[in-house]
Amino acid sequence: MKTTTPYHHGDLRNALLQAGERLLRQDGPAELSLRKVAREAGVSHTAPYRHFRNKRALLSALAQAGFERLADATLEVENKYPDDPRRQLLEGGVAYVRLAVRYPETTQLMFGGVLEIREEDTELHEAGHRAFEGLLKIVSNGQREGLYRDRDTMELALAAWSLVHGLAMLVTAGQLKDTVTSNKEITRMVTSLGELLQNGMLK
Amino acid sequence: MKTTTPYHHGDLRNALLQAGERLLRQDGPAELSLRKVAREAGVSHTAPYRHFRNKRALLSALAQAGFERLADATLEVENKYPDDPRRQLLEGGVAYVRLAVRYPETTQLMFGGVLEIREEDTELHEAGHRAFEGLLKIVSNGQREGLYRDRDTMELALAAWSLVHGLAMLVTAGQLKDTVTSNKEITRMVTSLGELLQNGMLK
DNA sequence: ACCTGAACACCGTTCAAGT
DNA sequence: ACCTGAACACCGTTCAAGT
Repeated sequence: MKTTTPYHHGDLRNALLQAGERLLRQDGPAELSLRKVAREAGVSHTAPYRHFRNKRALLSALAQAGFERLADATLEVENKYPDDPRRQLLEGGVAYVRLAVRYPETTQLMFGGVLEIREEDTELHEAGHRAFEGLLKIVSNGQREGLYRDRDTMELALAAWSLVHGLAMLVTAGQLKDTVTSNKEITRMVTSLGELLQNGMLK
Repeated sequence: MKTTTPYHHGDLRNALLQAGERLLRQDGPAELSLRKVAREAGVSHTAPYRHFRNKRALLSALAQAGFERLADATLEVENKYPDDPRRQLLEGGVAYVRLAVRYPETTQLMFGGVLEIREEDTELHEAGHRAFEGLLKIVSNGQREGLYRDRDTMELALAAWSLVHGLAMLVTAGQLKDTVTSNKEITRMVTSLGELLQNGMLK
């Protein structure tokens, strides 16, 4: 059952993060308890305090991992379609929602208000910043090619981000269960909404 | 300090909801405790169970109030601009984000994953449904006038909802503190993003 | 009907102590 | 350095009891 892995070797921090991810998936962000995480990792309930100042710090590290996945995905998409900023934005959106659907509890942790994001969590903040900068780059790639109407980069980026983020949050909150169900349908929906934002809803 | 209001008269339920709203604003959705709510209302910590099956039921009622505010706002906007569905959609979006900014903790409770939305909470579900139907009506008003491109009503509505919802969630999560600050700026931003969705980002 | 106090199992955090 | 067990103040929920 419980292999006596030598956590004393310094990988307890990682073991705790892994256990945290597992419990986050299982119980959701509101139910996750530090004591359960410790139990799952096979240590006493005070051991985590050697590696995290408090429960908040553990949650913050889990959220950070989520932001890093987001930043990586953005970079990847940019590299995959080097001369097609329109495709970059569309595929970036798809990746964003896919990640949210794959890690709904982490998404809720990142954006849902369970964990208050503070300036002091520099690493968390930086990971988030990196993801946003990837998006800004993709938008300014498009601007350089004269793709978009004459607008502030920030505003164009925020439009794309809001659209995709809104869909992601609605899906993870289970608000769209009647409308959008399968994974395939979600991808189709992001693509379709992306097209609407690019060409407009009006006739 | 504590006026001996006769809660025995049947308004304890309301007093608890009020105390809940107050503590929700003060401490955020994650920190709200049933015992604190009871204390704030001046009753023993077991008294709430006379009116709510459990803590979840209280939170659900608070979220429901939020959905009702949303549904009301949507209806109001529709009546205010009876023959201008384009304006209805734009002002509806502004109202949506305004409500989110005004009640950030309630918004997080409604959509953030602290409270798992279940089918069984029929009243909560209905309030949410009513809000969404208001949006659908506004979109189909526009379709009747031939305003929009030929698309599924649901898809057009979801595009508008996602855009506005995403912005609202980003603002309430404090993710846009560097970019969008004042209340006035938020209104300007919604309007601007709404225009982008209507006419498209592309040249 | 409406409310209480004791009780239980849980939680986050601190601290003195052990290797 | 790294981990533990006892302790404290809190929590959600149940239950017998009081008016």
